[in-house]
Amino acid sequence: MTDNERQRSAWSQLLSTHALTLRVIEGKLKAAGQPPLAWYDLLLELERAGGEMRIGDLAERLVVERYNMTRLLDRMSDDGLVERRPDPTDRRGALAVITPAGMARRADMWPHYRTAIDEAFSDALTGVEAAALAATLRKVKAHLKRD
Amino acid sequence: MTDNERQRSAWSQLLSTHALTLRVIEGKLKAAGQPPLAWYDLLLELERAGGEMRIGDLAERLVVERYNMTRLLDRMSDDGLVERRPDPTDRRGALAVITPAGMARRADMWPHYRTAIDEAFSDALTGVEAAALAATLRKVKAHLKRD
DNA sequence: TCTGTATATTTGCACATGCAACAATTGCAA
DNA sequence: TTGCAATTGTTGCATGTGCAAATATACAGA
Repeated sequence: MTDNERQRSAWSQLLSTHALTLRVIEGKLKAAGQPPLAWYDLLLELERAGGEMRIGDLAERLVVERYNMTRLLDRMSDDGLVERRPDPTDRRGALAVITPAGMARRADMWPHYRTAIDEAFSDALTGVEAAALAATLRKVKAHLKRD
Repeated sequence: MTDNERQRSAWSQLLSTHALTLRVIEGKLKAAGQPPLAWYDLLLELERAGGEMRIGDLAERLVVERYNMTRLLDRMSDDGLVERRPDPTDRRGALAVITPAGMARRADMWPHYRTAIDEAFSDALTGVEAAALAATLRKVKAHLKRD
């Protein structure tokens, strides 16, 4: 097997592992009456950023298309979890701002999400393997972003 | 960092690396006027199985919901790449069968797909790293399938 | 300053996906 | 054997996503 073949095989595994794991984890969230994963990620990202972020930055950070971020924010603000606020420094843009209800929702989701992740991975990987996996994936991302 | 934290971090990286890589690779296929990735995977799976497979088995193998497999096959058979045939051994079921045009299309797609994968990964990972990545992901899948 | 070009976000429309229900068929258990 | 639950594949409807165009604003150069 050449190096390229090994890389293609890794890509193939990445695709199917992602699909399978996502199906399991999303299924558990839904069964627990929780919102989709993407909501959690968005709320977490906003909290980490101190509560607000430019919509485009949020889209880039979460690897979501801008127009899909627009609509994700529409749905979440229908639920009162985020608000839009004009950006004072650039009137083209808008800020997505997490609300108190948004912070509460993220906190509610976490134990369900955490349990789902832990069930999917524990006993599958040792800590060392998991750390190596994370590091390797980070290298792939870093390479792609350089282009 | 505990082992569970390492695993959660790996999951987070898996999500974002998947999203980013898929975006890049699908983008290149589309730019080259090629069909989506899922078509390639389906055609390849059929060829590997000797040309035909039960629809449900195909769905399970490709980690796609059954009803989405129904529709994927609809689209691909509109393009003449696959056909449906009743399964002689179980009259509830149906076989998906690859056509000569389907085999030709897969062959056409491969160089584009291959180039896209190679550009995404080469220089990012050594052969050893890629092999370790594939092996680790396989373990995760094996664990999930045990449930 | 004025003009043209680039950027940020949104939207209309087509297409894809999830969910729940349906028809056809199988297989097990009484 | 009969009857009932489980399985296979499909479909209607609601929801989500991709693409291209529209709107508003910023910025760079003449």
